Amino acid sequence: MAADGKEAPSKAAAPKPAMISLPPRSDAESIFRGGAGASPGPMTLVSSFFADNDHDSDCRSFSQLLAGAMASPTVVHQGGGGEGGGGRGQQSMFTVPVELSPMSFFDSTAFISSVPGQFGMSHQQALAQVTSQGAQSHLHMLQNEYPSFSAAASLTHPTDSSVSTTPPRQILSWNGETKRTMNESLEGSHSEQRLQHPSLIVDKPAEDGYNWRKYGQKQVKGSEYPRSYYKCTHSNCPVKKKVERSLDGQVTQIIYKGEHNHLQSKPNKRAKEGGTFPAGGSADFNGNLDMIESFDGKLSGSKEYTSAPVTSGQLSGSSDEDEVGDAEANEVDDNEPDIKRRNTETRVTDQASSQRPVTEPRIIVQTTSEVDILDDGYRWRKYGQKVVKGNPNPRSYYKCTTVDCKVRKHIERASTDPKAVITTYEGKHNHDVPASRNSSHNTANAVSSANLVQPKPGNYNKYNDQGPMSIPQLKEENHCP
DNA sequence: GGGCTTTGACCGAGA
DNA sequence: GTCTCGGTCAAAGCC
Repeated sequence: MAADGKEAPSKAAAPKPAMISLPPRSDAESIFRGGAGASPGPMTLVSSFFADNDHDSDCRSFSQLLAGAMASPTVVHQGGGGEGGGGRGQQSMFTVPVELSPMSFFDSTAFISSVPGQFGMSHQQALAQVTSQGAQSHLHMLQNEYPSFSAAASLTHPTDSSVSTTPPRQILSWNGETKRTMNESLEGSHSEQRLQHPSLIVDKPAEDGYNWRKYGQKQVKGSEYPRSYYKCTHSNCPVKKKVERSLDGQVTQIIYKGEHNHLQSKPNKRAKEGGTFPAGGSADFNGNLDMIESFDGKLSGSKEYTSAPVTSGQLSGSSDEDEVGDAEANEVDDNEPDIKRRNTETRVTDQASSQRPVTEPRIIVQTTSEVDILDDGYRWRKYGQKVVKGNPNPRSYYKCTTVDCKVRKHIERASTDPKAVITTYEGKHNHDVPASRNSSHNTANAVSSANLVQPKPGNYNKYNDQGPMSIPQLKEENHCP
């Protein structure tokens, strides 16, 4: 019987606006230099800056914050010392739309370039363009925003060209408008950047260079989609991943667990989902993520980390995680230990289809109490809780109490800081915010005043006309105390 | 024939 | 103690 044994299931009234501060640059740089350091995933990164909130009161642009997040040296890592330290009295909330995770920044530009017209080409082709452009442009953006980043980036990608030449991950967005908005949000005014539903279409999860064997599938209660369980087929490799797909086959979420104790498999025979990328693809395929992954690898050391949902980009083509570090694997000697894959749990959530009435998984990372998290104006009923292996803090499941409303909310806490959580919304509310809560909602959700723009009735976009939850938005405001 | 997928059953943890 | 649910097992079948 499996040596791995059964795995434990993985798993407000906001008084004042959150203040997200940028970690000292030295930290950022250290990330990339930190030898066997920890490898914070998006979530980790985001969380990390909350931990520093109290230390830095400077107003930062969203880009800076993100850059900081990326550079921030860990927070959520198993067995780690309590670096998190978030929520020291002050509530900090940061809503990270699926497409806006740190990793996604490398792809945001892709949104712009992969617009209409791309439908005339294959996903692979479109993605190839999109990805390479996105990665490169984001790299530049980050470099401009955060000088130290360039150095960091260069560690994994000696040259930009290495990035641009990287084969694409499968990344598709709904349309140009979305991408445009995304772009504006990222590169536009720093005073306020709002993401208007940057949704993505992920063709399929994927080929990340590793071989996976599906060992189970379940219809998860809280989800309308079935969840598939995969194991890395490499002998003795403990890595597993959970993939949730919508009925039409679109991946809605991918969660990785464990760390590969081997290098990527060579392109292989079976190019099915979960398999490796067809010849030639595996190695390069991860290039982009590679860069991203490199963060993980370098920073790592964490046994487990949860990343904020990543852009479809990440999901895409490959699914995954794998990407993370794949490129590197390609570049390094095959005999070299893969120090890059330290993360044990990476979550990749994505908007699946532009066609289906979507659920917009949103990630909210905040350092506050669960009570605060729940106080978003809607009424929730806790229907489950699980402790994820490696994370002493439970992940709680909530359902909207309104009849017929199927919106769910999952709250996952950082192992090192119970107050640092990731809230994932699934589904769309088919009703208004309960009247009784409306009044307090405004204040309670100061969360919103900080960064989160809680979707409200009427605030729908053309992609989601059914409810608030369908519109992940991120609003940035530079708050100067 | 090996590797992978499918799928119902089982198990453990939490409520 | 019972129920619910996520995760895993393992037989059967497919490629």
